[in-house]
Amino acid sequence: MKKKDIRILLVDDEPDILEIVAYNLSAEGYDVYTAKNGADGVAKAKKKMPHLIILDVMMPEMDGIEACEILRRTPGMENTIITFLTARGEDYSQVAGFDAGADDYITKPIKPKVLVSKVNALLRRVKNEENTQEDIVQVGDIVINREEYKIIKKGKEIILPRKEFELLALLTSKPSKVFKREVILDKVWGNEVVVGGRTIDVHIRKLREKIGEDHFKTVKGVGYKFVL
Amino acid sequence: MKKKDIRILLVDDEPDILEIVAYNLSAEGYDVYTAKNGADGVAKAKKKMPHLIILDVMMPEMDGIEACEILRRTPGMENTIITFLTARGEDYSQVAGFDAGADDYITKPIKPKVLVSKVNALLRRVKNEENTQEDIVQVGDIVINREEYKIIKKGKEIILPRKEFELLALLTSKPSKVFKREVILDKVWGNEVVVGGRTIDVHIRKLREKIGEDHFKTVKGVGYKFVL
DNA sequence: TCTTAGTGTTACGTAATTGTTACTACATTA
DNA sequence: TAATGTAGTAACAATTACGTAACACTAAGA
Repeated sequence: MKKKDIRILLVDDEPDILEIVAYNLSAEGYDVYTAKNGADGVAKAKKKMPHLIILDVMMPEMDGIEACEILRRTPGMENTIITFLTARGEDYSQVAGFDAGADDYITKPIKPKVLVSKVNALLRRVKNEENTQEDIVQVGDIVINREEYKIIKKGKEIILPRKEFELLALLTSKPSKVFKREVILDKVWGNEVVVGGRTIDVHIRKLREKIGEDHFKTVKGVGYKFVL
Repeated sequence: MKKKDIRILLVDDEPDILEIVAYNLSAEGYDVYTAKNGADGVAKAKKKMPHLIILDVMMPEMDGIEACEILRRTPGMENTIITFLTARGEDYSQVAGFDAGADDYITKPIKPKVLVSKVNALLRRVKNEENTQEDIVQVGDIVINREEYKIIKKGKEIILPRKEFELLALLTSKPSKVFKREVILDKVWGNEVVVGGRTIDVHIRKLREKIGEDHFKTVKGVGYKFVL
Protein backbone atom coordinates (compact mmCIF):
# COMPACT_ATOMS: atom_id res chain seq x y z
CA MET A 1 0.00 0.00 0.00
CA LYS A 2 1.35 3.37 -0.97
CA LYS A 3 1.47 6.40 1.28
CA LYS A 4 -0.77 8.42 -0.96
CA ASP A 5 -3.49 5.82 -0.42
CA ILE A 6 -3.29 6.16 3.32
CA ARG A 7 -5.78 8.62 4.72
CA ILE A 8 -5.12 10.58 7.87
CA LEU A 9 -7.75 12.64 9.64
CA LEU A 10 -6.59 15.51 11.81
CA VAL A 11 -8.95 16.94 14.40
CA ASP A 12 -8.00 20.09 16.30
CA ASP A 13 -9.63 23.42 17.01
CA GLU A 14 -6.45 25.46 16.60
CA PRO A 15 -5.97 26.40 12.95
CA ASP A 16 -2.21 26.84 13.44
CA ILE A 17 -1.73 23.28 14.63
CA LEU A 18 -3.96 21.94 11.92
CA GLU A 19 -1.95 23.75 9.31
CA ILE A 20 1.51 22.78 10.43
CA VAL A 21 0.67 19.15 11.05
CA ALA A 22 -1.27 18.82 7.81
CA TYR A 23 1.61 20.38 5.94
CA ASN A 24 4.16 17.98 7.35
CA LEU A 25 2.09 14.89 6.79
CA SER A 26 1.14 15.92 3.28
CA ALA A 27 4.78 16.54 2.51
CA GLU A 28 5.47 13.02 3.67
CA GLY A 29 3.03 11.78 1.05
CA TYR A 30 -0.08 10.99 3.06
CA ASP A 31 -3.61 11.89 2.11
CA VAL A 32 -4.60 14.33 4.86
CA TYR A 33 -8.03 15.58 5.90
CA THR A 34 -8.87 18.00 8.70
CA ALA A 35 -11.74 18.75 11.02
CA LYS A 36 -12.06 21.58 13.55
CA ASN A 37 -13.93 19.93 16.40
CA GLY A 38 -15.02 16.57 17.71
CA ALA A 39 -18.44 16.51 16.07
CA ASP A 40 -17.01 17.57 12.75
CA GLY A 41 -14.25 14.96 13.20
CA VAL A 42 -16.67 12.12 13.74
CA ALA A 43 -18.67 13.13 10.68
CA LYS A 44 -15.61 13.38 8.47
CA ALA A 45 -14.27 10.09 9.80
CA LYS A 46 -17.43 8.26 8.82
CA LYS A 47 -17.23 9.78 5.37
CA LYS A 48 -13.55 9.23 4.68
CA MET A 49 -12.82 6.10 6.68
CA PRO A 50 -9.27 7.16 7.44
CA HIS A 51 -6.54 4.76 8.47
CA LEU A 52 -5.26 7.04 11.19
CA ILE A 53 -7.06 9.68 13.24
CA ILE A 54 -5.17 12.28 15.23
CA LEU A 55 -7.44 13.83 17.85
CA ASP A 56 -6.82 16.83 20.04
CA VAL A 57 -8.00 16.11 23.57
CA MET A 58 -9.18 19.61 24.38
CA MET A 59 -11.76 20.87 21.96
CA PRO A 60 -15.04 22.77 22.06
CA GLU A 61 -18.28 21.06 21.02
CA MET A 62 -17.03 17.55 21.65
CA ASP A 63 -13.72 16.69 23.23
CA GLY A 64 -11.29 14.10 21.94
CA ILE A 65 -12.13 11.47 24.51
CA GLU A 66 -15.79 11.50 23.66
CA ALA A 67 -15.09 11.54 19.95
CA CYS A 68 -12.77 8.58 20.37
CA GLU A 69 -15.39 6.57 22.20
CA ILE A 70 -17.93 7.22 19.49
CA LEU A 71 -15.48 6.34 16.76
CA ARG A 72 -14.53 3.09 18.41
CA ARG A 73 -18.15 2.04 18.45
CA THR A 74 -18.62 2.90 14.80
CA PRO A 75 -18.80 -0.17 12.57
CA GLY A 76 -15.71 -0.48 10.45
CA MET A 77 -13.67 1.70 12.72
CA GLU A 78 -12.94 -0.72 15.52
CA ASN A 79 -9.43 -1.11 14.22
CA THR A 80 -8.71 2.35 12.97
CA ILE A 81 -5.63 3.75 14.64
CA ILE A 82 -6.47 6.65 16.90
CA THR A 83 -3.89 8.82 18.55
CA PHE A 84 -4.34 11.82 20.81
CA LEU A 85 -2.71 15.19 20.87
CA THR A 86 -2.16 16.29 24.43
CA ALA A 87 -0.22 18.85 26.39
CA ARG A 88 2.78 17.51 28.23
CA GLY A 89 2.34 16.18 31.69
CA GLU A 90 -1.38 15.64 31.48
CA ASP A 91 -1.15 12.12 32.77
CA TYR A 92 -4.83 11.97 33.36
CA SER A 93 -5.66 12.62 29.72
CA GLN A 94 -3.32 9.92 28.68
CA VAL A 95 -4.77 7.24 30.85
CA ALA A 96 -8.30 8.33 30.05
CA GLY A 97 -7.41 8.37 26.39
CA PHE A 98 -6.11 4.85 26.42
CA ASP A 99 -9.20 3.74 28.25
CA ALA A 100 -11.31 5.34 25.56
CA GLY A 101 -9.56 3.14 23.04
CA ALA A 102 -6.66 5.25 21.82
CA ASP A 103 -3.59 3.58 20.44
CA ASP A 104 -1.14 6.32 21.26
CA TYR A 105 -0.72 9.96 22.13
CA ILE A 106 1.47 12.73 20.86
CA THR A 107 2.56 15.49 23.20
CA LYS A 108 2.50 19.17 22.46
CA PRO A 109 4.50 21.14 21.60
CA ILE A 110 4.65 19.24 18.37
CA LYS A 111 8.02 18.60 16.80
CA PRO A 112 7.48 17.90 13.13
CA LYS A 113 10.27 15.38 12.71
CA VAL A 114 9.21 13.36 15.71
CA LEU A 115 5.60 13.54 14.65
CA VAL A 116 6.32 12.28 11.17
CA SER A 117 8.49 9.44 12.47
CA LYS A 118 5.78 8.44 14.86
CA VAL A 119 3.08 8.49 12.24
CA ASN A 120 5.26 6.41 9.95
CA ALA A 121 5.75 3.92 12.74
CA LEU A 122 2.04 3.71 13.52
CA LEU A 123 1.23 3.13 9.89
CA ARG A 124 4.01 0.70 9.11
CA ARG A 125 1.79 -2.15 10.10
CA VAL A 126 -1.07 -0.90 7.96
CA LYS A 127 1.17 -0.63 4.94
CA ASN A 128 2.25 -4.25 5.10
CA GLU A 129 -1.05 -5.61 6.25
CA GLU A 130 -2.99 -4.39 3.29
CA ASN A 131 -0.32 -5.68 0.98
CA THR A 132 -1.65 -9.17 1.22
CA GLN A 133 -5.04 -8.23 -0.10
CA GLU A 134 -4.07 -5.59 -2.58
CA ASP A 135 -4.64 -6.06 -6.25
CA ILE A 136 -1.22 -4.66 -6.85
CA VAL A 137 1.63 -6.43 -5.13
CA GLN A 138 5.18 -5.23 -5.20
CA VAL A 139 8.07 -7.54 -4.58
CA GLY A 140 11.55 -6.28 -5.26
CA ASP A 141 11.68 -5.28 -8.90
CA ILE A 142 8.46 -7.09 -9.74
CA VAL A 143 4.98 -5.59 -9.71
CA ILE A 144 2.03 -7.91 -9.95
CA ASN A 145 -1.13 -6.21 -11.03
CA ARG A 146 -3.96 -8.62 -10.50
CA GLU A 147 -6.53 -6.13 -11.60
CA GLU A 148 -5.12 -5.60 -15.08
CA TYR A 149 -3.74 -9.09 -15.51
CA LYS A 150 -0.20 -8.05 -16.14
CA ILE A 151 3.09 -8.02 -14.39
CA ILE A 152 5.98 -5.62 -14.62
CA LYS A 153 9.54 -6.68 -14.02
CA LYS A 154 12.27 -4.05 -13.95
CA GLY A 155 9.92 -1.63 -15.68
CA LYS A 156 9.21 -4.08 -18.46
CA GLU A 157 5.75 -5.45 -18.92
CA ILE A 158 5.35 -9.18 -19.14
CA ILE A 159 2.14 -10.76 -20.37
CA LEU A 160 1.34 -14.11 -18.90
CA PRO A 161 -1.09 -16.71 -20.21
CA ARG A 162 -4.16 -17.01 -18.06
CA LYS A 163 -3.32 -20.17 -16.17
CA GLU A 164 0.16 -18.98 -15.39
CA PHE A 165 -1.18 -15.66 -14.25
CA GLU A 166 -3.76 -17.23 -12.01
CA LEU A 167 -1.19 -19.49 -10.48
CA LEU A 168 1.08 -16.54 -9.85
CA ALA A 169 -1.78 -14.49 -8.45
CA LEU A 170 -2.70 -17.28 -6.07
CA LEU A 171 0.83 -17.76 -4.77
CA THR A 172 1.47 -14.05 -4.36
CA SER A 173 -1.83 -13.48 -2.60
CA LYS A 174 -0.07 -14.56 0.54
CA PRO A 175 3.68 -14.52 0.17
CA SER A 176 5.55 -17.19 2.15
CA LYS A 177 2.44 -19.21 2.66
CA VAL A 178 2.72 -22.72 1.34
CA PHE A 179 -0.07 -23.70 -1.01
CA LYS A 180 -0.71 -27.40 -1.14
CA ARG A 181 -0.96 -29.04 -4.53
CA GLU A 182 -4.58 -29.91 -3.95
CA VAL A 183 -5.37 -26.31 -3.06
CA ILE A 184 -3.62 -25.04 -6.16
CA LEU A 185 -5.53 -27.50 -8.31
CA ASP A 186 -8.77 -26.46 -6.72
CA LYS A 187 -8.20 -22.73 -7.08
CA VAL A 188 -6.51 -22.56 -10.45
CA TRP A 189 -7.93 -25.52 -12.29
CA GLY A 190 -11.17 -26.09 -10.46
CA ASN A 191 -11.78 -29.23 -8.50
CA GLU A 192 -13.79 -31.04 -11.11
CA VAL A 193 -11.09 -31.01 -13.78
CA VAL A 194 -8.54 -33.77 -13.45
CA VAL A 195 -5.12 -32.95 -14.75
CA GLY A 196 -1.96 -34.98 -14.83
CA GLY A 197 0.40 -35.12 -11.95
CA ARG A 198 3.10 -32.99 -13.54
CA THR A 199 0.93 -30.15 -14.73
CA ILE A 200 1.52 -27.89 -11.78
CA ASP A 201 5.26 -28.44 -11.99
CA VAL A 202 5.31 -27.44 -15.60
CA HIS A 203 3.50 -24.21 -14.91
CA ILE A 204 5.73 -23.45 -11.98
CA ARG A 205 8.69 -23.99 -14.23
CA LYS A 206 7.37 -21.49 -16.75
CA LEU A 207 6.85 -18.94 -14.03
CA ARG A 208 10.36 -19.57 -12.81
CA GLU A 209 11.67 -18.90 -16.30
CA LYS A 210 9.72 -15.71 -16.67
CA ILE A 211 9.64 -14.23 -13.20
CA GLY A 212 12.76 -15.52 -11.57
CA GLU A 213 14.01 -18.81 -10.29
CA ASP A 214 14.36 -17.92 -6.64
CA HIS A 215 10.87 -16.57 -6.01
CA PHE A 216 9.25 -19.96 -6.17
CA LYS A 217 10.16 -22.34 -3.46
CA THR A 218 9.24 -26.00 -3.47
CA VAL A 219 8.15 -27.61 -0.25
CA LYS A 220 8.50 -31.27 -0.93
CA GLY A 221 5.50 -33.37 -0.17
CA VAL A 222 3.39 -30.30 0.38
CA GLY A 223 3.35 -27.71 -2.34
CA TYR A 224 4.84 -24.40 -3.39
CA LYS A 225 5.29 -20.98 -1.94
CA PHE A 226 6.18 -17.60 -3.29
CA VAL A 227 8.98 -15.87 -1.44
CA LEU A 228 10.01 -12.25 -1.68
CA MET B 1 -5.63 -14.38 24.01
CA LYS B 2 -5.21 -13.94 27.75
CA LYS B 3 -2.85 -11.49 29.36
CA LYS B 4 -0.91 -14.21 31.09
CA ASP B 5 -0.06 -15.66 27.70
CA ILE B 6 1.36 -12.38 26.48
CA ARG B 7 5.10 -12.17 26.96
CA ILE B 8 6.87 -8.88 27.50
CA LEU B 9 10.63 -8.52 27.44
CA LEU B 10 12.17 -5.62 29.32
CA VAL B 11 15.71 -4.57 28.49
CA ASP B 12 17.45 -1.97 30.64
CA ASP B 13 20.75 -1.73 32.45
CA GLU B 14 19.32 -0.01 35.52
CA PRO B 15 18.08 -2.61 37.99
CA ASP B 16 15.71 -0.09 39.60
CA ILE B 17 13.86 0.58 36.38
CA LEU B 18 13.77 -3.09 35.55
CA GLU B 19 12.25 -3.87 38.89
CA ILE B 20 9.59 -1.22 38.99
CA VAL B 21 8.45 -1.73 35.41
CA ALA B 22 8.50 -5.50 35.75
CA TYR B 23 6.47 -5.25 38.92
CA ASN B 24 3.81 -3.09 37.36
CA LEU B 25 3.45 -5.16 34.24
CA SER B 26 3.38 -8.41 36.19
CA ALA B 27 0.71 -6.98 38.45
CA GLU B 28 -1.29 -6.22 35.33
CA GLY B 29 -1.15 -9.90 34.48
CA TYR B 30 1.51 -10.08 31.80
CA ASP B 31 4.29 -12.62 31.58
CA VAL B 32 7.39 -10.47 32.04
CA TYR B 33 11.04 -11.26 31.31
CA THR B 34 14.05 -9.03 31.79
CA ALA B 35 17.49 -8.55 30.31
CA LYS B 36 20.22 -6.19 31.42
CA ASN B 37 21.80 -5.14 28.14
CA GLY B 38 21.25 -5.22 24.42
CA ALA B 39 23.13 -8.42 23.72
CA ASP B 40 21.37 -10.20 26.54
CA GLY B 41 18.08 -8.78 25.31
CA VAL B 42 18.51 -10.11 21.80
CA ALA B 43 19.41 -13.55 23.16
CA LYS B 44 16.40 -13.64 25.49
CA ALA B 45 14.12 -12.39 22.75
CA LYS B 46 15.08 -15.24 20.47
CA LYS B 47 14.45 -17.68 23.25
CA LYS B 48 11.17 -16.32 24.54
CA MET B 49 9.67 -14.82 21.40
CA PRO B 50 7.90 -12.04 23.29
CA HIS B 51 4.96 -10.12 21.92
CA LEU B 52 6.30 -6.80 23.13
CA ILE B 53 9.86 -5.68 23.75
CA ILE B 54 10.65 -2.59 25.77
CA LEU B 55 14.19 -1.42 25.06
CA ASP B 56 16.21 1.21 26.84
CA VAL B 57 18.04 3.34 24.32
CA MET B 58 21.14 3.95 26.42
CA MET B 59 22.83 0.75 27.46
CA PRO B 60 26.34 -0.64 27.71
CA GLU B 61 27.38 -3.53 25.46
CA MET B 62 24.79 -2.92 22.81
CA ASP B 63 22.45 0.04 22.72
CA GLY B 64 18.74 -0.14 22.07
CA ILE B 65 18.91 1.10 18.50
CA GLU B 66 21.33 -1.59 17.47
CA ALA B 67 19.40 -4.27 19.33
CA CYS B 68 16.22 -3.14 17.63
CA GLU B 69 17.76 -3.39 14.19
CA ILE B 70 18.97 -6.89 14.88
CA LEU B 71 15.61 -7.96 16.24
CA ARG B 72 13.74 -6.60 13.26
CA ARG B 73 15.86 -8.73 10.98
CA THR B 74 15.28 -11.87 13.00
CA PRO B 75 12.89 -14.38 11.43
CA GLY B 76 9.62 -14.47 13.27
CA MET B 77 10.20 -11.11 14.87
CA GLU B 78 9.39 -8.83 11.99
CA ASN B 79 6.09 -8.02 13.57
CA THR B 80 6.96 -8.04 17.23
CA ILE B 81 6.08 -4.74 18.84
CA ILE B 82 9.17 -2.86 19.94
CA THR B 83 9.08 0.26 22.03
CA PHE B 84 11.93 2.38 23.36
CA LEU B 85 12.57 3.86 26.74
CA THR B 86 14.13 7.27 26.35
CA ALA B 87 14.83 10.36 28.43
CA ARG B 88 12.54 13.28 27.71
CA GLY B 89 13.46 15.66 24.98
CA GLU B 90 15.89 13.42 23.22
CA ASP B 91 14.32 14.04 19.86
CA TYR B 92 17.21 12.48 18.08
CA SER B 93 16.79 9.14 19.82
CA GLN B 94 13.16 9.12 18.94
CA VAL B 95 13.65 9.66 15.27
CA ALA B 96 16.56 7.23 15.12
CA GLY B 97 14.48 4.72 17.04
CA PHE B 98 11.62 4.88 14.62
CA ASP B 99 14.02 4.49 11.75
CA ALA B 100 15.39 1.38 13.39
CA GLY B 101 11.92 -0.10 13.30
CA ALA B 102 10.45 0.85 16.66
CA ASP B 103 6.72 1.14 17.06
CA ASP B 104 6.71 3.61 19.90
CA TYR B 105 8.71 5.16 22.68
CA ILE B 106 8.10 5.74 26.33
CA THR B 107 9.70 8.71 28.05
CA LYS B 108 11.44 8.65 31.37
CA PRO B 109 10.72 9.37 34.13
CA ILE B 110 8.33 6.47 33.97
CA LYS B 111 4.86 6.89 35.42
CA PRO B 112 3.49 3.45 36.17
CA LYS B 113 -0.13 4.23 35.34
CA VAL B 114 0.73 5.79 32.02
CA LEU B 115 3.10 2.98 31.23
CA VAL B 116 0.54 0.30 31.91
CA SER B 117 -2.11 2.12 29.89
CA LYS B 118 0.26 2.45 27.02
CA VAL B 119 1.29 -1.18 27.10
CA ASN B 120 -2.34 -2.22 27.21
CA ALA B 121 -3.00 -0.04 24.19
CA LEU B 122 -0.08 -1.46 22.25
CA LEU B 123 -1.16 -4.98 22.99
CA ARG B 124 -4.86 -4.50 22.43
CA ARG B 125 -4.35 -5.39 18.80
CA VAL B 126 -2.31 -8.49 19.64
CA LYS B 127 -4.95 -9.82 21.95
CA ASN B 128 -7.55 -10.00 19.21
CA GLU B 129 -5.22 -10.81 16.36
CA GLU B 130 -3.70 -14.00 17.71
CA ASN B 131 -7.09 -15.56 17.97
CA THR B 132 -7.25 -16.05 14.26
CA GLN B 133 -3.66 -17.17 13.83
CA GLU B 134 -4.06 -20.68 15.11
CA ASP B 135 -1.54 -22.29 12.85
CA ILE B 136 1.41 -20.63 14.47
CA VAL B 137 2.29 -22.38 17.71
CA GLN B 138 4.97 -21.46 20.20
CA VAL B 139 6.64 -23.81 22.64
CA GLY B 140 9.62 -22.58 24.55
CA ASP B 141 12.06 -21.08 22.10
CA ILE B 142 10.57 -22.91 19.15
CA VAL B 143 7.91 -21.55 16.84
CA ILE B 144 6.04 -23.97 14.64
CA ASN B 145 4.50 -22.31 11.65
CA ARG B 146 2.04 -24.65 9.99
CA GLU B 147 1.10 -22.21 7.30
CA GLU B 148 4.62 -21.76 6.01
CA TYR B 149 5.80 -25.24 6.93
CA LYS B 150 8.81 -24.05 8.78
CA ILE B 151 10.00 -23.85 12.30
CA ILE B 152 12.00 -21.15 13.97
CA LYS B 153 14.33 -21.88 16.82
CA LYS B 154 15.97 -18.99 18.60
CA GLY B 155 15.34 -16.80 15.60
CA LYS B 156 16.86 -19.27 13.19
CA GLU B 157 14.75 -20.83 10.52
CA ILE B 158 14.85 -24.58 10.13
CA ILE B 159 13.26 -26.43 7.25
CA LEU B 160 12.06 -29.93 8.04
CA PRO B 161 10.89 -32.67 5.67
CA ARG B 162 7.22 -33.40 5.96
CA LYS B 163 7.29 -36.50 8.13
CA GLU B 164 9.71 -34.90 10.54
CA PHE B 165 7.62 -31.75 10.59
CA GLU B 166 4.48 -33.68 11.35
CA LEU B 167 6.13 -35.73 14.03
CA LEU B 168 7.45 -32.60 15.67
CA ALA B 169 4.09 -30.91 15.37
CA LEU B 170 2.42 -33.86 17.05
CA LEU B 171 4.85 -34.07 19.95
CA THR B 172 4.83 -30.33 20.57
CA SER B 173 1.06 -30.15 20.40
CA LYS B 174 1.10 -31.21 24.01
CA PRO B 175 4.50 -30.73 25.61
CA SER B 176 5.45 -33.24 28.31
CA LYS B 177 2.71 -35.61 27.26
CA VAL B 178 3.98 -39.03 26.34
CA PHE B 179 2.83 -40.23 22.94
CA LYS B 180 2.70 -43.98 22.58
CA ARG B 181 4.37 -45.49 19.57
CA GLU B 182 1.07 -46.72 18.24
CA VAL B 183 -0.43 -43.28 18.57
CA ILE B 184 2.48 -41.71 16.73
CA LEU B 185 2.18 -44.26 13.96
CA ASP B 186 -1.51 -43.59 13.67
CA LYS B 187 -1.23 -39.82 13.57
CA VAL B 188 1.89 -39.35 11.50
CA TRP B 189 1.89 -42.40 9.27
CA GLY B 190 -1.76 -43.29 9.21
CA ASN B 191 -2.98 -46.52 10.67
CA GLU B 192 -3.12 -48.45 7.41
CA VAL B 193 0.56 -48.06 6.53
CA VAL B 194 2.83 -50.59 8.16
CA VAL B 195 6.38 -49.49 8.81
CA GLY B 196 9.28 -51.23 10.44
CA GLY B 197 9.91 -51.14 14.15
CA ARG B 198 12.83 -48.74 14.06
CA THR B 199 11.28 -46.14 11.80
CA ILE B 200 10.04 -43.88 14.57
CA ASP B 201 13.38 -44.03 16.32
CA VAL B 202 15.16 -42.92 13.19
CA HIS B 203 12.90 -39.92 12.77
CA ILE B 204 13.24 -39.01 16.41
CA ARG B 205 16.96 -39.14 15.99
CA LYS B 206 16.82 -36.72 13.07
CA LEU B 207 14.72 -34.32 15.10
CA ARG B 208 17.19 -34.59 17.94
CA GLU B 209 19.98 -33.66 15.57
CA LYS B 210 18.12 -30.68 14.18
CA ILE B 211 16.14 -29.35 17.11
CA GLY B 212 18.17 -30.37 20.10
CA GLU B 213 18.98 -33.57 21.91
CA ASP B 214 17.33 -32.72 25.20
CA HIS B 215 13.91 -31.80 23.91
CA PHE B 216 12.99 -35.37 23.06
CA LYS B 217 12.73 -37.74 25.92
CA THR B 218 12.36 -41.47 25.49
CA VAL B 219 9.97 -43.31 27.74
CA LYS B 220 11.04 -46.90 27.47
CA GLY B 221 8.36 -49.36 26.56
CA VAL B 222 5.88 -46.58 25.90
CA GLY B 223 6.91 -43.84 23.51
CA TYR B 224 8.33 -40.34 23.34
CA LYS B 225 7.60 -36.94 24.72
CA PHE B 226 8.68 -33.43 23.96
CA VAL B 227 10.00 -31.43 26.89
CA LEU B 228 10.76 -27.71 27.02
C1' DT C 1 -8.02 -24.48 -43.22
C1' DC C 2 -3.77 -23.31 -41.19
C1' DT C 3 -1.30 -21.29 -37.70
C1' DT C 4 -0.28 -20.27 -33.21
C1' DA C 5 -0.27 -19.56 -28.42
C1' DG C 6 -1.79 -21.76 -24.59
C1' DT C 7 -2.37 -25.77 -22.09
C1' DG C 8 -1.79 -30.53 -20.69
C1' DT C 9 0.63 -35.17 -21.03
C1' DT C 10 4.18 -38.40 -21.00
C1' DA C 11 8.50 -40.48 -20.10
C1' DC C 12 12.51 -40.28 -17.94
C1' DG C 13 16.36 -38.45 -15.02
C1' DT C 14 17.61 -36.97 -10.55
C1' DA C 15 17.42 -35.75 -5.86
C1' DA C 16 15.45 -35.86 -1.45
C1' DT C 17 12.90 -38.22 1.72
C1' DT C 18 11.61 -42.16 3.98
C1' DG C 19 12.18 -46.81 5.54
C1' DT C 20 15.04 -51.07 6.52
C1' DT C 21 18.58 -53.64 8.25
C1' DA C 22 22.16 -55.13 11.09
C1' DC C 23 24.53 -54.08 14.63
C1' DT C 24 25.47 -51.75 19.18
C1' DA C 25 24.33 -50.06 23.72
C1' DC C 26 22.03 -50.19 27.71
C1' DA C 27 19.06 -51.53 31.36
C1' DT C 28 16.26 -54.99 33.65
C1' DT C 29 15.42 -59.35 35.40
C1' DA C 30 16.29 -63.96 36.49
C1' DT D 1 26.39 -62.73 34.74
C1' DA D 2 23.60 -64.37 31.12
C1' DA D 3 19.35 -63.68 28.94
C1' DT D 4 16.04 -60.63 27.39
C1' DG D 5 13.81 -56.65 25.75
C1' DT D 6 14.04 -52.13 24.15
C1' DA D 7 16.19 -48.19 22.06
C1' DG D 8 20.12 -45.77 19.37
C1' DT D 9 22.89 -45.58 15.28
C1' DA D 10 24.92 -45.68 10.73
C1' DA D 11 24.83 -47.18 6.33
C1' DC D 12 22.22 -48.44 2.88
C1' DA D 13 17.95 -49.38 -0.03
C1' DA D 14 13.53 -48.20 -1.63
C1' DT D 15 10.28 -45.03 -2.63
C1' DT D 16 8.42 -40.82 -3.63
C1' DA D 17 8.37 -36.47 -5.46
C1' DC D 18 10.00 -33.14 -8.34
C1' DG D 19 12.21 -31.04 -12.72
C1' DT D 20 12.59 -31.21 -17.48
C1' DA D 21 12.11 -31.70 -22.38
C1' DA D 22 9.64 -33.00 -26.00
C1' DC D 23 5.51 -33.59 -27.73
C1' DA D 24 0.13 -33.70 -28.23
C1' DC D 25 -4.09 -31.53 -27.98
C1' DT D 26 -7.23 -27.49 -28.30
C1' DA D 27 -9.42 -23.25 -29.31
C1' DA D 28 -9.21 -18.83 -31.53
C1' DG D 29 -7.95 -15.97 -35.11
C1' DA D 30 -5.87 -15.09 -39.78
